[in-house]
Formats: sequence, C-alpha cells, structure tokens
Amino acid sequence: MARTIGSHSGKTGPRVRDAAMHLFAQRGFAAVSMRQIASEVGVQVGALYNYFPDKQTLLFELMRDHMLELLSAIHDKPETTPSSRLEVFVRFHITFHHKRPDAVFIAYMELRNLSPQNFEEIEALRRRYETVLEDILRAGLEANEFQVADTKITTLAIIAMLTGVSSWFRSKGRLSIADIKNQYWEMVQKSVCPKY
Amino acid sequence: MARTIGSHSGKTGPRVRDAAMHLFAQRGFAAVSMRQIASEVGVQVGALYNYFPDKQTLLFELMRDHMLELLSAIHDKPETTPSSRLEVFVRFHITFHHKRPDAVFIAYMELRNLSPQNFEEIEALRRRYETVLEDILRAGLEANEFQVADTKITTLAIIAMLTGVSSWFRSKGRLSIADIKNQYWEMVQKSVCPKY
DNA sequence: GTCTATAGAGTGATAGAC
DNA sequence: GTCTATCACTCTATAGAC
Repeated sequence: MARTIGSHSGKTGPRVRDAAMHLFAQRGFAAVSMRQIASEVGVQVGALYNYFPDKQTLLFELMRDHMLELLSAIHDKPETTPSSRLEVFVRFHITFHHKRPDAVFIAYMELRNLSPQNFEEIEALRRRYETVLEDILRAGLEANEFQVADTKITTLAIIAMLTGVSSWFRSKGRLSIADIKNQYWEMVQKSVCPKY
Repeated sequence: MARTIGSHSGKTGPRVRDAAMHLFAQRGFAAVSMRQIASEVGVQVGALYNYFPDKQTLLFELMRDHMLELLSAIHDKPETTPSSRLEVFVRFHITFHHKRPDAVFIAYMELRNLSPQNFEEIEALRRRYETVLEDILRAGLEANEFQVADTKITTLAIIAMLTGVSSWFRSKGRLSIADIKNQYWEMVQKSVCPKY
C-alpha cells in the first residue's frame, strides 16, 4: 500500500519483520530483495535500514528470536514420569511449530545463508532444544520405561518426524491438528517402548 | 581450473550438472550465479547455455533426474510380508539418500524455486514414491501385522524421519550407516506394531 | 562448442533533504 | 523516520566471432 510522508508511530519495525518473515519463508532469503520487503510494508527501501544494519542481520534476528521463543516456551518437568514428559514434549512441539509455519520454515531452510558466526549462535540454540528431548529419553532409559538404542539418534529421529508436520499440514485438510497430535504421540510412544 | 579454447569431447554437460548440483546444495539455487557454475567447471558463462535453455531448467532437470532414479531404484515386492517389505523400504531409503546428499538436499529445499509447472511435475513424482510406502502400510494393516491410525500420516511421518538422516549424518561420526539403518528400522518397526 | 562483449534489469547499501 | 537519488556492482541471457 502507498504511504504518505512522515513518521508512523514506531510500528514500522514489527511490520518489516513480519513482511520479511513471510517473504523469506515463501521465496527464500536469497530470492527476496530489500525492495520487495519495503514494498510489502509500504515504505521505500531506505527506511528499512533504520531497523537493522543489513539484510543478513535481519535474517539472523528472525531466526534467533524464533529459537529463543521456542526455548522459553518449552517447560519440561523432570519430576514427572519420562513417559508423561515425552508426551508433553511431542504435543508441545507440534503445537508450537504449527502456530509459526513461516518461522519454522526459515529456521530449517536458511541456516546456510547465515554468516559463520551467526550460524554458530543459532546452532547452539538448536542444540539446547534437542537436549531437552534427549534428557527425557535418557531418564526413560534409566527408569526402564523406554528402550532406545541411542538417545542422540532417537532425539534427531523424533524431532525430524515432528517437524515434518509443518511441511504438509493444512488446516483445511482431512485431519485436525488435535488428530495429528494424537497420532504422532502414539507413534512416538510405541517407537520408544520396550519390545514386548 | 582454467581451460583452453575449443571443444572438449562432450564431457562438459555432465560436469556442469555436477558443479551445479554441488553449488546449489551448498549455497542454494538463488544464491548461486551462472558465473560461479561456469567458473567451477572451467568454462565461460556463455558455454553453459549449450546444455540447457536457462537456469530454471537446469534446476528442474537435476530434481527430475533424482526423482526418476529414486523411483527406478525402489523395488517393492508385494508378494512378501508387509513387515519384510517395510524393512526393505526403510533400509533402501536410508541407503539411497545417504549416497546422494546433494541431490536430496536440493530435492527438499528448492521446490519453491521451481516454476509452477515444473513444481507440479516434481510433486507428482514425489507422491508416486510416497505411495510405495503407503501401499506397504495398507497391506500390513489389512493383514493385521501393523496398527496405524492413518496410513497417509504414518507415511509422511516415516519419510520425514528417514530423510532427516541426511541432514546430520557424517561418515566420520560415532555411528556407521549400518548402525543407523538398524536403529531406524527398529524405531519404525515398533511405531507401526500393534500394542501388546 | 566455446569464446568475448554486452544489453537490460536488478542488487544491497548510503547520503542528504525534509 | 522516511524520502529520493544514486553508487558500484552483479545478475541472466544473448549475439556473433572463431
């Protein structure tokens, strides 16, 4: 939309981030120009540089904020049973990612467009998240509630499976997100169960 | 490498494809220029256009050939037991994808850089592959060998889990690809098992 | 089949007016 | 805080020489 000249009460920053998030998710970081972002927001390209020093930093901040939100939203309760902790994790992961399809897509697809230093920072956050799940699996292993050959591999396998939901789930589809959560929880539960 | 002037016995085509595959996988389609591909091969940019009409077609052909190879390599045997067919599928998927990390990466990451028409063609091939697994799950369900709530969801969940291996497996790592296959097969097997 | 040269458009980022 | 104008490149793709 065309805008008139002048200040607009400090709302441009969030609007730029929203527009960038959406465009990056849809077309990819490298394929989106600063002019396209500006046009989506309704400002000229020069105005964008009031909110970040360059395009790389914009990408980094979107990814970092997403990971920090993820980490601050997961609340594992080590005092409960491993099986219950695992169920909470599975349902949380699907819910959280389902609400932020653009951010999820960017976090998984644009890692290679980060500068080496920014990449390291995002990777560290991702590893922290994986550790939450791995701790649950280890606790279940020690309590003989789970049977897994290798907690690290199982962690990566479960996260890959759960995150995959974002790539195909459409809310107009045959199944509700509640159905999906139930089914994924059943699959995960069985996959870590001791063989009978 | 610098090259001298003249023809080079028809080997440039494959070399261009290899270079493009590697560069696209590493940096992303949109971030790689025709000049970078030419430089990697050791020719000037104009020479590339002897082998494809434009950059979009180059990407499409890489993806299409990968999917066709995948489809021609999977040999499901409907006359054997569902459990055996599933094991063959799991091991095949990991093996095939493990041997072609660049092609796998491109096939999953660059879908949005395809023109709508090319996208449809690749999607159709991907669905054909998914159907192989879904048929196995349906057979197992009918034979009461498997218990799955929804064969379509389970198909997508298993493929996401298996394909995830490519994103973290490094041959120098702690576990061999044979270990990985065994562990993934155990997880998949348990996840579709009837509850005891 | 490959080269050089170039057309024509687009890129990220900055300077200075308002 | 946003605008306009611009710098200095880079991009894909093509034409025509060899």
